Amino acid sequence: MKGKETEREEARTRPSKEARGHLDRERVLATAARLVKRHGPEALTMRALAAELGTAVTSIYWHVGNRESLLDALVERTLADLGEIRATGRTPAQRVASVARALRHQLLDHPHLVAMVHERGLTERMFLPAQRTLVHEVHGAGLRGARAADAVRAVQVHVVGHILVERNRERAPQQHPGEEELWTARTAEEDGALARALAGPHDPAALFDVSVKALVTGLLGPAP
Amino acid sequence: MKGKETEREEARTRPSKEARGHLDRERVLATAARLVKRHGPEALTMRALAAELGTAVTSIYWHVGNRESLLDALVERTLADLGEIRATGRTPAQRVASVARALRHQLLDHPHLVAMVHERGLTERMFLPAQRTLVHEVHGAGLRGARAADAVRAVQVHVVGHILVERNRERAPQQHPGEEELWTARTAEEDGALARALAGPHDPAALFDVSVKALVTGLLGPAP
DNA sequence: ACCTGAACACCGTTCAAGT
DNA sequence: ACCTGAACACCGTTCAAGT
Repeated sequence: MKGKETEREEARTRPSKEARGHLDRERVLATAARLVKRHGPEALTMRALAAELGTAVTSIYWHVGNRESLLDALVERTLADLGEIRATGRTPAQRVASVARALRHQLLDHPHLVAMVHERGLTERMFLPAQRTLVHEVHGAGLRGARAADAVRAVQVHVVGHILVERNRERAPQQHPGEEELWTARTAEEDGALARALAGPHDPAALFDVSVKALVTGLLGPAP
Repeated sequence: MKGKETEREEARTRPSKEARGHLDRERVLATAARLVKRHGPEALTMRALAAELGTAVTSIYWHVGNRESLLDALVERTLADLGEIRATGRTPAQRVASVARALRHQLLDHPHLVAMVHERGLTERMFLPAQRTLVHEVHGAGLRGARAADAVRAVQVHVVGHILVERNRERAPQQHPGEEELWTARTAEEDGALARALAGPHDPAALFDVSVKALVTGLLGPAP
């Protein structure tokens, strides 16, 4: 169901709480990754990590420097594990859109990654692998030079932007006034269906689909 | 050069450091806003704020509750001050795109606002005023019902997403390998112009323009 | 080479005590 | 009604001292 867990297994077989044995960079990173995965990056305090490792807080510093570089290493590792993006579909527009969708799903699989990457200013770097695929597909669509570069970057920004907003929405508190109470047929210029759509629940996947199709259509369409 | 500073002036005429006098919610908020504007929200500690106000740290709590609700109030106030968005241009596509651009500029004028709103999950609320304008313009373009709602939301997400990514890029450290060293004619499938464009400096405004035009074209174009 | 506890300089927040 | 300092429970980090 998760795929490619190879040597991660051995770490999980021995009991985690009291697993002291010897401490090394690998064990620190693995344990930290587990904590982040379960409770989010803000829950990763040096003291909590030390408790989980069964060592003194200060021992961690010897292996990973400090908290900041520990998180850097975690992000680095996750990025390296992401795996390639492949395009599917027949038409150029379909193929470009498929890359965007694949990218989105990859990031949704790592709930905390986007925020951590964002905070570290690594957003660009995160997309370098996918950029090559995008370049290829945009070429396949017949775009060249600066216009091709614009298309690649536009799709990139669109995907990250969408995910950032989407994750944000999930944890957003109920707002007053929110879309629900704001939009009635009267406020929506008598367009009842629009009012219902704006007041109703969000479907991020559907919205992503619509907007990415529109964007790609516009990008690959006739030059201005 | 900055516009609309009315009663803000009086606060600046008296010396800020030692301005004690009586403390009230208004003065706490104003001083906090000044600190955030100058050094960012992370620099707003209760102790620093107390020092600036010339009071004990704990006095602040009586007026604003705690740090979190203080920041909430600041965000609230800034949002309320934003002012309306008006569309310009002749064609429907131009008018919708102009709303997106106006929104972007409004947010760029408040460097810390987007991040603060993002952290608080208020992204949606931030856009409620602009939503009405968007609904009107999308109607003007002939869209109705669910399709109109999709268009409105797609533009919204696009603008915030773009700004989040853009602000992120500004503070991003130099990356290795970055786009500069990755893209040569050889890696770019012999498209030298594309390689130069991807390796060269970013122009966020231009990219925003291109992508928003493409998105709007796609959204207002013939239904799928 | 690795691990430790004590100590430091920060946080936000609570609370009893003042006026 | 408002302001205060002392105290608490957290942080990340440094460092001299241990083995």
